[in-house]
Amino acid sequence: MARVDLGPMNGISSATVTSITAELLGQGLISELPPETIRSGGRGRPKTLIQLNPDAAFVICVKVSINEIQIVVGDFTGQIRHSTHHPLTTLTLTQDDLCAVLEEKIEAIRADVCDTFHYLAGICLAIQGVVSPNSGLIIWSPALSFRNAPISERLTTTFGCPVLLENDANCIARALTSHPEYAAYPNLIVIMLGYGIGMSVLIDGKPFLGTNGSAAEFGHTKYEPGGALCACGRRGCIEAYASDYALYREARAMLTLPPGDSAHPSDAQMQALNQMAMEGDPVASQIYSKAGRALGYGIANVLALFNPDLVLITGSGVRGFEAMRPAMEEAIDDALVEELIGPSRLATSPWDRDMTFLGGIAMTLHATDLQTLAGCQASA
Amino acid sequence: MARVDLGPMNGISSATVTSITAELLGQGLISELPPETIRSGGRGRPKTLIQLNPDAAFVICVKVSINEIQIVVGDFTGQIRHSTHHPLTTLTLTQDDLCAVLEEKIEAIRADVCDTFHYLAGICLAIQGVVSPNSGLIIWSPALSFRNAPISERLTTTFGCPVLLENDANCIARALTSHPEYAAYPNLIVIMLGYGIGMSVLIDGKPFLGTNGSAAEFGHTKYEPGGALCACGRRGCIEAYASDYALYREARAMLTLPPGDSAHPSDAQMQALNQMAMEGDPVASQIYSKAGRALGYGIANVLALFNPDLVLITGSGVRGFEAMRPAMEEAIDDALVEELIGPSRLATSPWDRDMTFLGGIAMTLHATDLQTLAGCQASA
DNA sequence: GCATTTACTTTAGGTGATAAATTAAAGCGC
DNA sequence: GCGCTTTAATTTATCACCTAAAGTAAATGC
Repeated sequence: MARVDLGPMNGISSATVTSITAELLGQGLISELPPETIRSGGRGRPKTLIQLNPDAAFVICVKVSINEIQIVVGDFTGQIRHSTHHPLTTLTLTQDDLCAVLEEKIEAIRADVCDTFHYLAGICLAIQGVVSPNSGLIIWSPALSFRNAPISERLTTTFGCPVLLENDANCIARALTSHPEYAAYPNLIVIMLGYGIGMSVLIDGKPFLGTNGSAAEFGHTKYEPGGALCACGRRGCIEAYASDYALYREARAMLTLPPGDSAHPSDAQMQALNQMAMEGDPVASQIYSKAGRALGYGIANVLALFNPDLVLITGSGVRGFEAMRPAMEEAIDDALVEELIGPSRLATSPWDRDMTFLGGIAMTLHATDLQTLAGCQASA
Repeated sequence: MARVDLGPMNGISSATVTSITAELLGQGLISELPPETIRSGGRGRPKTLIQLNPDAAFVICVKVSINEIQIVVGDFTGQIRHSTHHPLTTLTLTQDDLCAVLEEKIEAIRADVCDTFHYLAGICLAIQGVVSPNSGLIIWSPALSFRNAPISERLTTTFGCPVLLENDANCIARALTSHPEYAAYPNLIVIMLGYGIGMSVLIDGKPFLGTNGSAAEFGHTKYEPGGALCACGRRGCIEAYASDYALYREARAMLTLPPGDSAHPSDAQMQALNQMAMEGDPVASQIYSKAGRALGYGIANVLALFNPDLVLITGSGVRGFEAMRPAMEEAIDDALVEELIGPSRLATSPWDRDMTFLGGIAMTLHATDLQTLAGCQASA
């Protein structure tokens, strides 16, 4: 990226670009690329490209899921540089146990990479469930048995850096916005199909959190009052029809599938079931159609209430989505007149496990105060 | 309001307050109150109170509803100063007809009040249905038979002032935020019960519009797929159970009610029906309970998706709300676990026909560019 | 009547962005 | 090869905006 392009892009004058980049260069946060990297082609003085200095700072992003925590290191450009995972029976942990484990694992990583990087810009905790980013509280998570845990406070004092607590769905949505194909849509809704059903709503590119972080609980909106039993304890939620556990619950009574815990179907089990539905097995197809119908009516409500540019469907369950699609589209058309569907488009996005981390790292870097970073940079 | 209080309130220094107020005083936009209006009580130099000059500018707010247009004049402090209404068969109008009528009526009002006021700050068009405030398009309205009409453009050129096109529900929500009781809730949802069912979502105090203005169509979210027929043409919408026309449709088959057009119940008819339900008539009560149940499941979805501070129920239909409430509360509890209801509260607000105007005027004044206003002020 | 309190204004200066002028580094044409 | 043109980046002088601190104004209380 050249200085001359940064001005118009950010609505500032070239003089301001010069002064800002000069300061950042002095602080070591950005660096100039050698001039031969670009063959201008045209006349005139060639552009001097500048880039973020990847080693200027790093972010540690931790994903807590059921029976596993994963920790990755991201550099200042947002790339993943290091990744580890640790099996752990998360549901038996107390709040203190979790903090202790996180502190130990994060410290080990930090010590390991502190030669490469100058500064720990922040820690991101990505977790399923209801979290309150502002107050740093884990209100509720399916991976944990305790509630209302002030988790980020303790990590902030231990590591002396900002700790960002985020819902994993919001991280994934944030990762998708860096994708040029979706960057043009300021009002984006991402629905994640998987063991449960998650959603993230981006309004003007920013995650919409609601008052205490439990907005966008699409999985627990209703398809039919008094309907199928959901993991939340209530009946008729969309999740009780279209999530992995719901699909598998329906299927295991009627089909021969790989053995295992039916309440927590394994990846192999879900793959087998998906395959059957995609290949046209009548029982499996019917189960997926029913799921698609529930999903469709749920999405119709989302379209009516949010009127987004785009609804993006992703998550591990997206591999079975094509078996749900016809019933889903039928349900949406049945539910809404054209005016209410409006310009909203529906698309799928392939699933990638690293997206949570890429989004979490991006959000942490975005929240980083350059002043503080520059200060620590100088003192290092 | 005294200068000394304005600084801390807006995060600026007292010196800045002085310079800004001096400029506004010079422009005649604000004025000082005579010192005897306040008996300080304490020691020290007494505060000099300043106020907006009510006659500095005015706003014309037009509400287009089925078979009627209403026009009010609001002063610079947001008060209603003048109000007229004109019967008109809106559904037979062409786009040009409507523009011509609006131009004629607005011009008459403008000529009438231009002695009192210095300047027309803006025109607000409040209308039911889907509008796109940014592009000035009426996408669809139940009061009009044409669609996608670029209405504000023509009025802008005719009157040479900004023309704000707004959904009437957003106006009402905006009016409620000036109410001190609700001003503390940045995430506020207002549901309007009436002939139809409208909703406005305020996120951080600002109306949430979605991509083309058709967000927050709560009335057309689903209660049961394939259920009762809605005015939109589809089945199972919340509106098809809990709106005036839905209640009346159910009731007229079973109860003796004042005569009239059953598809468009009159105020008297609805009052009679409400009364019966409130007084415990078993058939009417059951109809209202069914409506309450539909409303409750709908609100549960809204709570799960928006996680607001407060859901406020108002509109002309609020007078029958108490007959719906028990079934509604039961439905919400049945639909959502406590964690998802979160801190959201539910309340009703008495209905006042002027709210649309008060909100429309407030929004128009808020959008007014003081620079422009000051310029016109000076040249007058 | 003089100290005290509170409200408001003036002054002198800092900050951050900018337009315009200047310098830098390339290609092009003769 | 040498000026001319083009494009990029920097420097400079200035402007717009806000503020801290000092000063002025207008009341009360002893």
